[in-house]
Amino acid sequence: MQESYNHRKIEEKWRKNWQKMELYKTSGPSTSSGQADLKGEKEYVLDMFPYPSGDGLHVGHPKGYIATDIYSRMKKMQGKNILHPMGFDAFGLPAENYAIKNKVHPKIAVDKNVKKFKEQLEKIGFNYDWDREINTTNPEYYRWTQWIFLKLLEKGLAYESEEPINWCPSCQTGLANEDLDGGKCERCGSVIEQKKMRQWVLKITDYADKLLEDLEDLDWPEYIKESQRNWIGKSEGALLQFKILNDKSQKIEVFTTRADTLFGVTYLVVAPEHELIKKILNHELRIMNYEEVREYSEKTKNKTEIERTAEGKNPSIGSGQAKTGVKIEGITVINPATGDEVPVFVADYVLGNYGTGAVMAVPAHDERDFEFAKKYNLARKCVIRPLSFPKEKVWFKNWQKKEESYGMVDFDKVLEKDKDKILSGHEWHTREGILINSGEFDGMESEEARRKITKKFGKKQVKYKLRDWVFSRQRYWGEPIPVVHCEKCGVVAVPGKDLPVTLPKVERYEPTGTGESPLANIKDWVNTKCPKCGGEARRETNTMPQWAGSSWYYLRYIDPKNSKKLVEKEKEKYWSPVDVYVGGAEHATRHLIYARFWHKFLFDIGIVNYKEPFKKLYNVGLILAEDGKKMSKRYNNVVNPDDIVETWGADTLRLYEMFMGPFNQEIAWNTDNMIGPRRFLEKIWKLTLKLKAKSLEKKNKSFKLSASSSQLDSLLHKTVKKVGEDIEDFKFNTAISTMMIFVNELEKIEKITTHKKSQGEPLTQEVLEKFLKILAPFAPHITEELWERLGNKNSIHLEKWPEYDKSKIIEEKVNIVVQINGKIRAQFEVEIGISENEAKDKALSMPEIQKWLSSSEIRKTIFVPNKIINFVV
RNA sequence: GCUCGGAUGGUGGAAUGGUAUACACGAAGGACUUAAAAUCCUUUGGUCGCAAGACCUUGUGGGUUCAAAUCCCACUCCGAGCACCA
Repeated sequence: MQESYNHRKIEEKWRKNWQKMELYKTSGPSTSSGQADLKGEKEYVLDMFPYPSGDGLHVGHPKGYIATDIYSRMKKMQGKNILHPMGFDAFGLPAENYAIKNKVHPKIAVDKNVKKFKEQLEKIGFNYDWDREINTTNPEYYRWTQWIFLKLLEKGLAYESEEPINWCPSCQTGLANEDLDGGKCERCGSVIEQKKMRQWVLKITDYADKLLEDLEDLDWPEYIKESQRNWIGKSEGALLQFKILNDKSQKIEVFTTRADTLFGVTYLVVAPEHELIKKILNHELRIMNYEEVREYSEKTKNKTEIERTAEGKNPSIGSGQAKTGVKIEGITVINPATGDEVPVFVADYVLGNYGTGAVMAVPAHDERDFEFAKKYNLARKCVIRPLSFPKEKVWFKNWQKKEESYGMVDFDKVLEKDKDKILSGHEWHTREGILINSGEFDGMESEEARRKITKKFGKKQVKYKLRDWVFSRQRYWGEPIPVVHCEKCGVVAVPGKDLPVTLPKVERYEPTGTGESPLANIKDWVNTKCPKCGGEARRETNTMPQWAGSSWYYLRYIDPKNSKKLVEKEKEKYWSPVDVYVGGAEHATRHLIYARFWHKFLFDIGIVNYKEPFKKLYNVGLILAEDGKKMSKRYNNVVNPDDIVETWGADTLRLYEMFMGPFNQEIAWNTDNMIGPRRFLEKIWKLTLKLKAKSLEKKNKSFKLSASSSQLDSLLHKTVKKVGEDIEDFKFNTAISTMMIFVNELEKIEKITTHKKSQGEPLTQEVLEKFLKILAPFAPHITEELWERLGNKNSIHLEKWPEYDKSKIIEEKVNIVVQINGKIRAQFEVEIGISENEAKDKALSMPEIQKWLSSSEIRKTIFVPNKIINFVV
């Protein structure tokens, strides 16, 4: 009776042994002794560290960790020094809300959760070096988060602002733009309000260009790069000034990317928040319809940008929103190009906080302006002739007939004549083209005209959608912002030697709702001495946002215990940058932008050696629950990895998660399918034990491959090649199926030879051991056990990754497919390298082919060496 | 609305111009068993056919090519991101 595969026994045994052996201590230069041996090739493989929630892990969490584990194990076997650490991002609202609910200090909850997470991770057999574990809530860690903040402050990149910010009425804290999801709080779903309050802001916009440019060289998924580009939202345009008719000292400045349409401006629009409106309401500027304007601005004032956006998302409205606005009677501006008098409107389709808060409206060449103009019956003036015309648009077809007179077309006439057609066809277009009705610029192409018009009437200007990072939270559970407010000296940084500024114990964690954090109530803590003058001072009571600690954590892993420096320069130089970074796509415009920003800042002040923190990024696709929904306590559909490990084993879980489908694809969990990978491991188990039994029988006799199994040898080399390449590319599903094919073949050959008692051994220990090595990163426990049983003393995970022999991969025989008109009619097997003529003769001699060719004549023959011969008849 | 992905058996998926459906699950039949589980063997895209075989098939419709899941054009549906950014 053969011993059965007992995953519980094996996995527990090796977990303990590996710990004793210190198998996963980061090799080489990482030793905490500081005696760094910065030699050899390195590979820094990083997972996005988890937030240790009270619910523990579900089976979706480890998917990315399994991938990096496999990848780093292979790299280690290939002789690289590996840094593969893990830690916890534990500041933030959930721990705090838990604390409020259960009246325990968040730290206690966090420690408990971390312990649980670690236990769960441990069971899956990861190769993390836990000596390097970090925790963002550890004062020894956040000392350096605070230190970076002080550096930002020192360099003028952190400032206090009183501008209105996003305020979540439920979480009772300010939020950054990145924390919103369509006008709602990303965390709790409440509709965001705008609130004016003092807060700390980081000048991420100073890095907008660098963040944009350096995306080019990153080996990241294209869509992540694209969403960062969108988020940064750079646009190059012009600032143009429109003087006010009755008071030439006053002007309205607009931002436009289409200066080439300046001659087509028929009105101006300002946002309700615009300076001009403030002046009107203050009676600094007199207008005829004061009441109407006041009413409109009042009505729209409370509608924040966010709310308007949220309304815009209403599908019943479709693209954009029905536009409203009021003409400001009594104010007229002058088009700087034409000298025309132009009316001014106030309308909330113009955003107050983008550009100058005012736009020039060109209804003939802008969809939104067109919509507004149509509603309020405003003039249109066409100034761009498109370079090409869509065939189906009536208006342009008529136009096209008058090709010669383009530049001189009288648009009013055209409009009159073709009124019906215009109404049913195109009334405006936004494409670039050739200028018309634009005086000296007539005949120029848009690009040239834009340049020249900008130069003559205004100046170049670059704008971004990216906003500075609102960095204050009015909550307890975050890093204290390390500054004090002194009546005499103003804002004073806490000196570096006094860091960290630790969180004090409080009785109540509830937010105050007043815009002050709960810390404000701790008098002992708040009242302090000014480091500069020694006088009375108050500590800053705002804390940092959730994203602060994760914006630089990958650096701390390099030198986690250094209390003197953020990171030792030599070590940083060796290990940076992160070679492979794996995590969820939801961080595209949050963590991944913030971390890049901080990294670039740290580069500029000489702390790091590389411009970008993460060289290569892979996205892990979400694992959904069996019902196709997100795995969540709320739906009661969570699968706990502990249960799976208990029933099926960690190795089976690892294989299953990698075998489910492409790594970056979202996919539903299905416990029934666990059986496949499990059977695969059992086959290997049985085969190995069988081999071992045989070798005991034969004692010292050496084994040789039987003639029939040179094919097996070739398959082994192919398998080694394919598996290595697939791991490199994160194509774990096909790596596993390749190994399954190999094992199926092994089994088949083993069975045949057992029955036939043929000479030689098809399955030698050498073949099997090579295979176990490539399987080892996927299934570390079972391979280690079998490796030991085959008589090996050292860990399989310290073995060298097998090399493959190119010459053995080449097949000796190939199947040639015979096609007639591209349809497969026959095939034959021949030695590799058959010539076209030989193949043709062979194919034509086949009865199946003759049958098809008897009544027709071959017009052409296509031969693809070693693959196909196709006859065209 | 814009941008980017995607659509392949009963299911997850493989194949990126050259044998479509690898690998796995499920299903059906058989062996072993008192029985069941496990295991092993066989079959498994569809239609017609006793069979040999023929024809059809990668969301739909066109096209390029000796040859298309793969390239091009149009469309349908699904997913993600952005969303009045001038």
